Amino acid sequence: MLSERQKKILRAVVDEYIVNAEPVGSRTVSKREDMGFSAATIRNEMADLEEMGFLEQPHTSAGRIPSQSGYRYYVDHLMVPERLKRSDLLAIRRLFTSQMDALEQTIQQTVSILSRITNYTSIMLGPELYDNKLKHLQVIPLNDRLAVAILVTDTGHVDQRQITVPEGVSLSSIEQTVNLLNTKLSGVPLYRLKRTVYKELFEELSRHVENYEYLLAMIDQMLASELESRVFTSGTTHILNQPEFKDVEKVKSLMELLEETETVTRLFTTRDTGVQIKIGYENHLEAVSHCSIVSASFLLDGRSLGTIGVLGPTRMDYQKVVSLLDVLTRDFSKHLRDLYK
Amino acid sequence: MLSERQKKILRAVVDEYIVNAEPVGSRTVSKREDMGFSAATIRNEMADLEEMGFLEQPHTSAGRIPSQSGYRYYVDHLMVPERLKRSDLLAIRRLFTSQMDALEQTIQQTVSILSRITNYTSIMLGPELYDNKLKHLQVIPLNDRLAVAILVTDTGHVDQRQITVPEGVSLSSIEQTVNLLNTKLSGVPLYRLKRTVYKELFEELSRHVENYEYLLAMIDQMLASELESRVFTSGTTHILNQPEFKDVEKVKSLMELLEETETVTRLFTTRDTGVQIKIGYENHLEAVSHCSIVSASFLLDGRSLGTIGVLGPTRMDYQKVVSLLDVLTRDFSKHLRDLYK
DNA sequence: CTTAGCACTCGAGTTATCGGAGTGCTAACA
DNA sequence: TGTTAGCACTCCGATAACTCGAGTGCTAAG
Repeated sequence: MLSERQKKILRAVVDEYIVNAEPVGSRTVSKREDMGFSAATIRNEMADLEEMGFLEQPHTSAGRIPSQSGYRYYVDHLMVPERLKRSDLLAIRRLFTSQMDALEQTIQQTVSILSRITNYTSIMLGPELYDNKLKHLQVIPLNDRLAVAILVTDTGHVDQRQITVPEGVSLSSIEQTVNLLNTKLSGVPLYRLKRTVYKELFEELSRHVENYEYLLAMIDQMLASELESRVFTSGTTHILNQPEFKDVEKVKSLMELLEETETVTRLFTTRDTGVQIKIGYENHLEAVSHCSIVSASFLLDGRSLGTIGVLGPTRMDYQKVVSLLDVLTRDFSKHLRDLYK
Repeated sequence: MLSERQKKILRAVVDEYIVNAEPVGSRTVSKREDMGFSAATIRNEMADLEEMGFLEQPHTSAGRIPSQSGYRYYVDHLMVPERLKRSDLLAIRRLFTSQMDALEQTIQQTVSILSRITNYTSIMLGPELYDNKLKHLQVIPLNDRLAVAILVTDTGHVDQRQITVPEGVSLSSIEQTVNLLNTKLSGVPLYRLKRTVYKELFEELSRHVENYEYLLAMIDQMLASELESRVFTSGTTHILNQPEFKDVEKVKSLMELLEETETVTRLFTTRDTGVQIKIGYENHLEAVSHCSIVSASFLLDGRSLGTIGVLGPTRMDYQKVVSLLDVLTRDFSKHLRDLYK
């Protein structure tokens, strides 16, 4: 257990280091407002804090920097979510009150504003579609062998796929069948679509079309791409401003990581509600061992629909990011509610 | 006019520098196969080549590196497009002979393979849609006030947009009108769509719907987004491997540039047919003053539909990139032809 | 328990040193 | 006249030596 003074000092060190990215010395700390102890006292305490593992020294006779546990303690017990700037708050509100755009556009704007305010790379996963309900299914022929299949969900998401009709199948028969599917499947959630088709429509279908397997495969494919996670990114270049990324190698490994959808999804997905913070090695990945990821889910009816988050150096402005994400997920959840109800 | 020997030497210097990224000395050149002159002779010639502006010295008593004009001369007169590796050629062929995917997917794969083979960042613009013909227009209502508008072209491109129906307009009237538009406008090229609507359908429309301006505006919006240039990128991180980008600042300015669709479009667009090479300052942009851009258009019926290109350091493997782009644009053009005819 | 004082440490930044690759020039040679 | 060997010279880049100062830990006094 830390004494009040130790907390105060740890807090000061982290705050200072977040701003300046340089080891913090005892003198610097002692000079802060309402600190009220001499450098020597601070030094003793700092030595203790180091022994406890909250601070570390890059080398003897340098100041201290927070260790990973130091950040963890700070994040768990010391920091106070920052009051957002009016202008930032306004910009966010405007995002969601402006005339409703297509969802994808709103998402892109959201991610973009988040990265602009924080100056970190920001990422959004989802929103997940798999309990969206089918609204409309349609095949539009382009020529004898080519057609476009379109799927619309009740939330207005559209997926399309070009299909080549194999020899021996007529486009008209496919159209016919799709029309049937369209009326029968309307309102069925996507995740149940496949099952419904197989179980309830199998018989009927085999009466209607000579080559129904083909159709089923097509629907399968569309669903697969529909349900796979979608990643939106913004502000990738911001990390280049951080002094911890003056080394090109680090930049490279991070950039490469950001291009792997799957890894990004894994890193950012959060099970809990509320803002989640993962610091350094807590991410279990070498490339982000000097990064922190702050993320939060947005909800619809208490269900997590997707995640929005920020990637930055462990020396991150947690106070700002946390309150920002808090507001953003709230507003985005509300936006989704407005949009779909 | 350069003597044969000078050409041979310039060629050797460029070739060597492209591989090693280090100033090339006279000894190195003289030791190359079928050079057959002593270092001293080479030195004299190199001094001349420098005077003519084709080579430069980073400092006295270092080897020579090609100047921008050096590269220009090399590209215009010296290089011999390289025979592609069988495996690369095969990979490309497979791209286009595999079962036809949606165009967007093929594009992404094309760009991706280009960057993988070259190890440079590669980019594709287009394909332009504006002489695509309208195939299908449809509005799918989601609820009382929200709907999705879908536009399909004869090439299978799908654009969709969520629309909010304003007070005082009924969704059914909009659907009705869109049906009318759908039959009347089918087969009209996109770039003539607007004019056609205004000129030929104005009267008819105003009879059918109380609030047709709204619809027109919607179509306008869709077209706008339809016609704006589309940029596909791959292998952004490859530039990080180039020694000329060990400095983070350069990386940053380039990355930021790559995020500006408009600039990228401007840089890569080529008027001419065939492969175009722009070296360093020929791009008229500080951020790419140490880069070369090699790009080529792909054609349908002799018309340029889009561009595919590569961004790398001026010290680029032009011989490889040029022949690669040559094959790629040919094959892609052919693919488009197959797809749409 | 706190703090002033002080010797000590160590890295960052600067300057000095050194080796070697590469040049330009000269003179000899074909 | 063109080519080449030889050689003195240049200059970069890597390495070592040096200095400076911020910051520490320890001690002893308040």
